Amino acid sequence: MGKLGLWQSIAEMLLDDIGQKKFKAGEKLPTELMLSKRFGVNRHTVRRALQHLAEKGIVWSKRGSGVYLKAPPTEYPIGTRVRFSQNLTLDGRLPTRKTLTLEIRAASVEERNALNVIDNGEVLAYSGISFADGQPIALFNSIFDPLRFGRLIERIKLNNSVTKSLNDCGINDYTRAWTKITAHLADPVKANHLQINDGQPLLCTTSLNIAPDGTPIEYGKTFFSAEHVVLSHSDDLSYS
Amino acid sequence: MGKLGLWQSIAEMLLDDIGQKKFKAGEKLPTELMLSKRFGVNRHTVRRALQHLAEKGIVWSKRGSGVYLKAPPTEYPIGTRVRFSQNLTLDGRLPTRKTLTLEIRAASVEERNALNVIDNGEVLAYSGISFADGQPIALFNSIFDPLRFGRLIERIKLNNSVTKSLNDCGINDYTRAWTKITAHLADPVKANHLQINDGQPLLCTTSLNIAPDGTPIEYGKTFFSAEHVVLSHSDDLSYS
DNA sequence: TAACCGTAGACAACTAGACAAATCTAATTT
DNA sequence: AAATTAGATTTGTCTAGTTGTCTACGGTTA
Repeated sequence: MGKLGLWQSIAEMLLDDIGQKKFKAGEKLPTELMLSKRFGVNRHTVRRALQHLAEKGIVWSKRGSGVYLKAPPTEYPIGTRVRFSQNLTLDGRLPTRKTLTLEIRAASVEERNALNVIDNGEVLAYSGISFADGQPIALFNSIFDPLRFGRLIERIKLNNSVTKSLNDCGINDYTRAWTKITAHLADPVKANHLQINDGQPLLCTTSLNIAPDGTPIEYGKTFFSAEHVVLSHSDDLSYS
Repeated sequence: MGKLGLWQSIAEMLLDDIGQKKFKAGEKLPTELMLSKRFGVNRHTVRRALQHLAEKGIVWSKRGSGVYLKAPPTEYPIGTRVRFSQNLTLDGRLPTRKTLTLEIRAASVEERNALNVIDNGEVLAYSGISFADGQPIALFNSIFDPLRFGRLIERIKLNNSVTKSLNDCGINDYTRAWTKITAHLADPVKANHLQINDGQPLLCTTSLNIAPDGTPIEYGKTFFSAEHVVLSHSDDLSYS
């Protein structure tokens, strides 16, 4: 029975409150000042407790704004058929997206190699943030052939769904040719987008989607917040 | 009757100062550093003297803050009519309260059983600290039916008196149906609120107040500092 | 010698306050 | 209606002061 420090018991009480669903996922906790009054301690002691919860990946604090409860990690399937909305809906989450860029721009060497059909040197780039139940879980970056999918820009603006927009461009099916998985550290910009701390780990998938005839369609690079996402892979049976 | 140790004579000198009312109740004593210089001894020697006074329940020390003089114990009546303000006023004390939480939140199983009128699953919870002459004597936690007493929140904020606030909600009288008394040990947070040492005993009363028609009104759990409170029970004659 | 008392110092835990940086809110202006 | 601005709020960081805990050391006493 080791003695509990003050901040440790406060951390436990906060965990109790969280366990009793006193705070909703993604919701803001009371401010440090309010908590310090409630527990009758100095703000620094509350901060110590919150820091502990943050290290355990339970809360996330944003300077000037507040401390927020994180949502439990989302399971994200990786297979020959990857569909963002479908994946999350199956996991019981509400999937949403936020567009960051949607434009035609010069291709990088890496992109040119992946989508080898391109002769012009330009690509259609679509990047944004993916959310599950309002919690940002990934930064995606999709590259398309602008000659083949020029109409995609307006379609995506309307649909907010890649699968559906591709369908409007005559692609009624596609599969994932390959996926590479790596890990990186979040830079400040990515961290801010994903609402995690700078330097936290990211799961990065680089992938290529192809049409049934084998022609490349979408070259994508996605950064998943490792705190919020578990990538899972298993053989696809349901679509065979 | 051998010689007095150094720390014992220092303790006696401090007791003299207290007896001569050089320090007010609840007031902070000089720091250990100041006392050690004043008496020309090591800080540890002063600490031993203070420790002795703390064991006798005369002072209370708060880490990082200082050593404080305690107020003498309060007698607190328990009967069919329990009114916080009245009780202490009768004892010649100035009763005050400090609110810690005042909110509508999910009910625990225990609370739901006590106030069986609740169907929604939510309760109005009011918790805080009770003081007598500025000395914290109890942590209270009152549960009300939010459907029936939703207006209570604003009333309590104005009145700072439960009896009066209930009056504003149409309850002009209530009595205590039952009271259960148990004893617990103070966890660090409770100890801090009550200005006692971690692990000190607490008197805990669990009680139900009902309206004249028998409907439950308030389910309360109160932790009294055993050092500062003596619970007393006798038949109510004055109100019959 | 062994036990006890007081000294001495170092570090941890908590308080207290101040200020900076980021954010939020609401009023004002365009 | 949209953008801007100013003030208030909130978290991050820093310095300083106070009590709690631990180890070590020397002198006195049984």
